[in-house]
Amino acid sequence: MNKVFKALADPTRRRVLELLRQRPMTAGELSDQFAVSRPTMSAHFAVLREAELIDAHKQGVTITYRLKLSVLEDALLGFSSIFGIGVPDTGPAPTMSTVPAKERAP
Amino acid sequence: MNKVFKALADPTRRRVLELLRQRPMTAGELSDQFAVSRPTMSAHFAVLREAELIDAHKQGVTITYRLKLSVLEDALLGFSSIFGIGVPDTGPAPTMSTVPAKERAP
DNA sequence: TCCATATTTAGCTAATTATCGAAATATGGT
DNA sequence: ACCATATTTCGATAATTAGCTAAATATGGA
Repeated sequence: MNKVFKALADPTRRRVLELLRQRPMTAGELSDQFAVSRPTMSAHFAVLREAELIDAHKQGVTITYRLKLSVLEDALLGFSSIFGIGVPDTGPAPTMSTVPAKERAP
Repeated sequence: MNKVFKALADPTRRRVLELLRQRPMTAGELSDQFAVSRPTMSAHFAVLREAELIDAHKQGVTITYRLKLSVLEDALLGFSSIFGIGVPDTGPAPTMSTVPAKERAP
């Protein structure tokens, strides 16, 4: 949870997630959208991967990154629900530590 | 928007917001909940205020901080909507005025 | 095997951040 | 006027972060 919010604190990383929302993209494709060097982008990818907001798979020499929407969703909904944001106020107020990972349909 | 996410990146600040969800509290009251010095807490308050996530008003020698829920709400819902993360809109979203600081006598 | 390509790792610097103790400021009470 | 209290500001430091270039790694093709 903390790693997710840390990852979201940087606008470049938020934009990466936004791009990946449309479709999985390679590291190079993503890097082309930003005015920073590839090593810098690589570091951003590492932060997002560490937070499990994206995952990577290698096909030959390229690496394709994909958004793990469920992780983002869990963090945002979990945090929002603490404040009663966006959800009807049913039951006791959850805290950050008691908010369980949301069950996802298979 | 960026300032809000930067503010949310720190767990102490997230916890402050969570405490303020229940009721407005003074700087001292809030500081007592954490194992860091008062100057450090004061700096956290400044970051939250800069992001407009809280506001302050002074009564005598004490300063009471209050959550500005609508700002948090706008940021979270705004960002979530980019990803189509469904916050089921059942009825009006809660605002500051619907989450009173203190329960009034019926 | 050698070369080009995609990406990461290494090593560095500059900027930002979290933290502290000490001092300053503001207020209310005696 | 003086003192105690609540809080912030100041000044310093250590840790983290974002950024760079150069070098390393891995893969596929000629």
